Formats: sequence, structure tokens, C-alpha cells
Amino acid sequence: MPNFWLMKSEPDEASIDDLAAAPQQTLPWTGVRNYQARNFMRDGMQPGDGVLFYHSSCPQPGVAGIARIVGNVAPDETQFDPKSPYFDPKSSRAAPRWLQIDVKLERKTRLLALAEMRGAPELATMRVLQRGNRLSITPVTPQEWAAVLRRLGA
DNA sequence: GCCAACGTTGGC
DNA sequence: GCCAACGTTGGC
Repeated sequence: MPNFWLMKSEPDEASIDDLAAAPQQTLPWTGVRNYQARNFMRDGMQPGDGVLFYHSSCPQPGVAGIARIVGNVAPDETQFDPKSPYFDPKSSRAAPRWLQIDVKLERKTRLLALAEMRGAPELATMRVLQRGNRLSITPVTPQEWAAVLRRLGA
């Protein structure tokens, strides 16, 4: 029984086109530095899970494609790299604090803009639309998943 | 650039 | 353990 997730990425860092251009159309999802989001990765994510790939902090925020979780969680390599903006001096290889997981593109979609999502009654329950939500990873219910795909014309 | 909202830090 | 101060997120 697969789960569904919405994962935010700033297109300046990793856009849907970057994912499409990556080897195997797969990128390691690194840089999660929030415990709640990490716990979703650690406790909830499984290979095969569906992902709504969301562009945030950009002129056109919204869902830009469908992806899939592949592989399993592993220590996020960027936390050990002093040159990385995601370096965490309080973490160690013995006790890694942050996790990464591989995400593979399923298909690019039309942009389902945040404004459209906000106007869609069937999407009103989505965590990403709730007031004050800042989590970069949020669970999506099967109903919400189906509603998004329907709206994307799938 | 602004600012609301939230998470984290650290002194006590 | 409390909570003020600070930092970050992210839409607008």
C-alpha cells in the first residue's frame, strides 16, 4: 500500500527539469533540515510511494510534476560536507541526523498553480495549503492524490 | 523587500 | 522546563 507525499523544492536548486535531466531521471532528495519532515522520510516513506513535485519560493509556485520514491532512506551526505550550505557541524557519521532518499521522475505535468489549488474545494484539506505550513515534506491522502491527478487531466 | 508564522536555541 | 530572541520559510 503506497503512500503519497508532496515535496517542495526551490526550482533554483532543483526544478522538475533538473529532475528530468538527471541520470535515470533520479535525484537524491537532500537538504531536509526539519525534524518533522525528516521523520516523515524515516518512518513513512517507502519505495514506490507517489510524490507531488512542488515548486516553492518562485514566481509560479505549484505542483510541476509527478515523481516516485525509489530506494531507501540513507544519511544525507550534505550534512557531512563543510563546504555544503547544508553542512551540520552537530551531526556525525556515527550518529547522522539528516536523511536523504532518491526521487525519480514519473512525468512532468502542467503547472498546477498554488492559486488554483487554493481555489479547488476538493484540495482544501491538503497540508501544504494549511495556514502557516512550512514543511517541505507533507503527507497526501489517497483522496487528495486522486483529486490532484484528476485536475491535472490524468 | 515585507512580514506572518513557525522552529530552534540558549539563558535562567 | 520556560520563554524570549533569533533564524528560516515562502507567498505576495
